Amino acid sequence: MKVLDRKSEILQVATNLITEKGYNAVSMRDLAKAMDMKAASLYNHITNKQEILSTIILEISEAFTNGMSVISSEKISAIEKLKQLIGLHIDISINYSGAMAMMHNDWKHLEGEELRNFMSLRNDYENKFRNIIKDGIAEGSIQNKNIEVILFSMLSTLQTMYLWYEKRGKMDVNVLKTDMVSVLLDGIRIKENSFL
Amino acid sequence: MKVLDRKSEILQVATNLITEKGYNAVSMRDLAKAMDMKAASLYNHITNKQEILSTIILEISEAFTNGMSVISSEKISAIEKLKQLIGLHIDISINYSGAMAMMHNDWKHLEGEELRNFMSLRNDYENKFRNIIKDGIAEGSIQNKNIEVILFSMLSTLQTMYLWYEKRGKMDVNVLKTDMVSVLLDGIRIKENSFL
DNA sequence: CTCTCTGACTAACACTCGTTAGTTTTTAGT
DNA sequence: ACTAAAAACTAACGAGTGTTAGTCAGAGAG
Repeated sequence: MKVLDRKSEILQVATNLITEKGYNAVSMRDLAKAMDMKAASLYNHITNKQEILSTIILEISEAFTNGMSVISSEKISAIEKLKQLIGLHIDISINYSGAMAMMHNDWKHLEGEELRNFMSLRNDYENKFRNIIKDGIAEGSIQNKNIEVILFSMLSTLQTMYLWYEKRGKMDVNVLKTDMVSVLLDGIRIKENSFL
Repeated sequence: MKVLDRKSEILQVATNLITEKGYNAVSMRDLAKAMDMKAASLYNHITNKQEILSTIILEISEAFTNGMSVISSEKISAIEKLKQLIGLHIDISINYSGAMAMMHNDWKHLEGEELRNFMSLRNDYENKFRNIIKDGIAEGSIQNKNIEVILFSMLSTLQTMYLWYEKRGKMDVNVLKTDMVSVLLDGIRIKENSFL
């Protein structure tokens, strides 16, 4: 009974190395050494180095695409959709932080069709996110500020959470979700006389 | 009358290339070709490839360090300090977007003393930022949420602004500042019955 | 026990990398 | 115009790159 086949094992180890040093700085010999084998042997399991990159990045991209697909078609308010998106990002960031790092740092090194594929997924994702915000503005539940500022202030926070979450004492996931929703939706400032 | 000496010119072209492809993916021969010269000739102006990376990253790091030093010692409220920090990030991101990208993506490839130096500057910066937030909570002007969530939701938005600002139609800087302050400090949600 | 795959190995190819040495051309000051 | 410095050049080095070809050991199936 195999717990993890050899290829998945290679992808896992590669994810760790690439997360730490970046795609170009990890050679096939580095990866082989970490797997305790010789570089040539890796090619019994993968066809080339690019495959490592594209497999990992496209897999996590699809996780976001699928999550977004479910959330955006639900019959709930824009605010409720944003809350669910925050939850989606938190869940994925915590469970696949290495792949998150690779998607964030190394997507540039994708090539050809896979690069186009990734950029298309990312574009769709951003557009659906943007549309939810637009709906919220139309509904009157979201401030009518520049939409790109709203979109990317949320997105950049969500997309770089993997960077600090692990290092800051692994806070409870539910506390993280509540505080994240609160900070992203209602900001950080206490208005003076807000109770008057 | 030299407008820009040769070394600065090389650093400028290198910044553009590295911003686009990443430090490891830009070879000295690539850089030389973009400068319309041969790789060996670059060494009349710089001592090695690392120097390019460290010069650019440490220069912009110091810009942030200096800005933070001024702002954090002013006799103004925490909220006012945060507003000024947002302005600082916007100004630097707009004027040095390439260096911002390098600091964000390629600091890992710094080595030895320069790596330690950078990490120390970054640490100091984060600590001062965190202390301003703590002051705000103590003052009663900032929500008492998890401080790391507050800190990094602001920081990650500010640090990745260079990624989208240029591509999204170069909005007016003053509008950007106002909307950014509004979104980061007061969030995006309109509270129902907030006027009652 | 034998056969067949799977997955490891060694060796090597064709390049590319950062960098140095030595030389020649171009530029600027007197 | 002459000279000295600055900045370009050619050629090459040793190390490292992704990848392929060919081989061999061992495990599971009949």
